[in-house]
Amino acid sequence: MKTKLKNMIKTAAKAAYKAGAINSDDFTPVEIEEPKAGAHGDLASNFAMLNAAAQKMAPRKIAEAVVNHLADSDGIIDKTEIAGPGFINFFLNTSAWHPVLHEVHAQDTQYGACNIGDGQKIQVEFVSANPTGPLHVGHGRGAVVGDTVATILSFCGYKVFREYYINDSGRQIQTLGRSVYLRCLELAGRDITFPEDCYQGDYIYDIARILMDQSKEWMLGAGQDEAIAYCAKYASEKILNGIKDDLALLGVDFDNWFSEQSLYDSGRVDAAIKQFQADGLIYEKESALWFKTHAFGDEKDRVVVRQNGLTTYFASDIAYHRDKFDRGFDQIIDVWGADHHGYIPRISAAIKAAGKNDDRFHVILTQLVNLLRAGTPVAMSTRAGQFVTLREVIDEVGRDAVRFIFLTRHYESQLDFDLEVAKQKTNDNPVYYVQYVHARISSIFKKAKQEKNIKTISGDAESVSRLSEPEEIALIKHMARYPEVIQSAAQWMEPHRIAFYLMDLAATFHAYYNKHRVLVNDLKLADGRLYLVLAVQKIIRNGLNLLGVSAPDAM
RNA sequence: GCGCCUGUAGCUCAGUUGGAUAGAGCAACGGACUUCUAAUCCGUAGGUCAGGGGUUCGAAUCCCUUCAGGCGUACCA
Repeated sequence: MKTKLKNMIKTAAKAAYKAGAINSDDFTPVEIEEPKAGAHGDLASNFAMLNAAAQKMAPRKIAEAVVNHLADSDGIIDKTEIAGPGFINFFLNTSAWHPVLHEVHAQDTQYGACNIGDGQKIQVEFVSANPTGPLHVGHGRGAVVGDTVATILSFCGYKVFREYYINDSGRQIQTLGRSVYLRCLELAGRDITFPEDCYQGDYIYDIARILMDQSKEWMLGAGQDEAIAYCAKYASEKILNGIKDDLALLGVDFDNWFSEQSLYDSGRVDAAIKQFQADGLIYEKESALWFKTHAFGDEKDRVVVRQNGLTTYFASDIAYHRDKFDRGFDQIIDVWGADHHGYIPRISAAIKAAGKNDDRFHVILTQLVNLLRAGTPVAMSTRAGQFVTLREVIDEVGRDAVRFIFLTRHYESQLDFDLEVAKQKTNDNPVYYVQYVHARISSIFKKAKQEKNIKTISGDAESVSRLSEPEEIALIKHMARYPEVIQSAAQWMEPHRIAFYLMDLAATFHAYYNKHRVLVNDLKLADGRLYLVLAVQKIIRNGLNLLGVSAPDAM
């Protein structure tokens, strides 16, 4: 509808120029928007104001000229008004909106899809939590946001690849092994002191118990280094499997689980360092190796190999991001917790240093999640090992609600996640509000079939033309907006736009449902209304699918 | 100190990338179920868009500044 009007304005402006009614044929692109106030029409354009300077004319004069040259070949415009400083307001026929319904039905599951990705290969890396402990709600947010962004991008023409980067090498894995080993000794009755920098959580005991059951003799007999290495390997695999289970429970799946250790094993970290050294981008100072990130916009240079000869996390990250580009991705997206934001400049720097444009690298930072229960904060101390795991939250609240809550805020704002609120099946918890629309419509169709013996819907010209109630037109107008919501969600990588759209559409539907009956005795009207609500249901289903939330037929 | 994020109704949050009279849910108050699911709807009330300057036809939105909260500022990850 908007594009239709845009074209009409463009041609009208050209015609006005030819007729000498305006001074220039150099126009800014036409913008159309939906006025908030109904009195300002169905759609409006600020075309005249934007072009006032170039035309050297008063906006209202320009608007007048454009309106006088409008050619409404399809007869969709009821009337136009020039208002305020120079808005052109369009009031459309109700029949102008009816074709939207046919589009929804014809495109069905593909309604709203677009091709802004144009087949570009895009990698979304997300969660990537260290396999040293269970996931918590913060990881859950990153998981849901990353997964949903990926789904939306793929719906909009990108070839999407989901990846989880496993930090399965280095000091923290070593620490994990040490933690488990010490707990093993403790279980065997040895006198130990458990260091503060070790992992304190109870899950360490759980793993230690399993190891002691399986191979107590070996564990106590083996050399310490050997035993710790074994514990590290066993524990990290065990924890990673738990992470995989938790994510599966959330409906999150990956195309690839990428091992950090594999970068070392295949020599890609060394190769990257050597390459950058050869390029003069890595230098030695105070017996450490430094990367010249400062020259590429970072605050200062960063160490890649420490004095003690060990590589830093940054070193493998350089190799990792280089590898991503080597694998042919046009764009790479990292989803990180906001506490890592300081890391962006150095990764960008490394990418620029490698000769890639850092436009192709984008970081989504999800802000932290405060877990509450009935308004009071739940203690979340990772150090003390006391925290509520993601698994517990999913078990208590349910996957749909968890996902929807994460998706009903912009990921850049902090989020209060209240377990009690999340469990409520009221409008405090809008996932049910949206799902209820789907269930209600299913119920209408069940009734139509069983009690009215209506088996098919024609949606023909006559029945659709009967849709003229304001609430019906409001619904159709709303549905017409869906494709642009999807596109903007993809473009800005902001899934919450879809969640809010769905809540809005749901509200419009519930209002309609309460005011009008679908299964009326007038069969033509009933047919038109069934055609209408089925379209609503399709959009609700499509939208919820994109968000990874189920669309139930009954609640 | 410096950098990033945030600040909108009592609470939780939107706000179409600069548009007209700033919106929704919850909470409060008053209404609507013999009719397709009341997990719903209708109405009332609620605002110095943190404060102050600026940019222009027009600012919650852009720029500067002050304040408040969070996070980050390692040869940790």
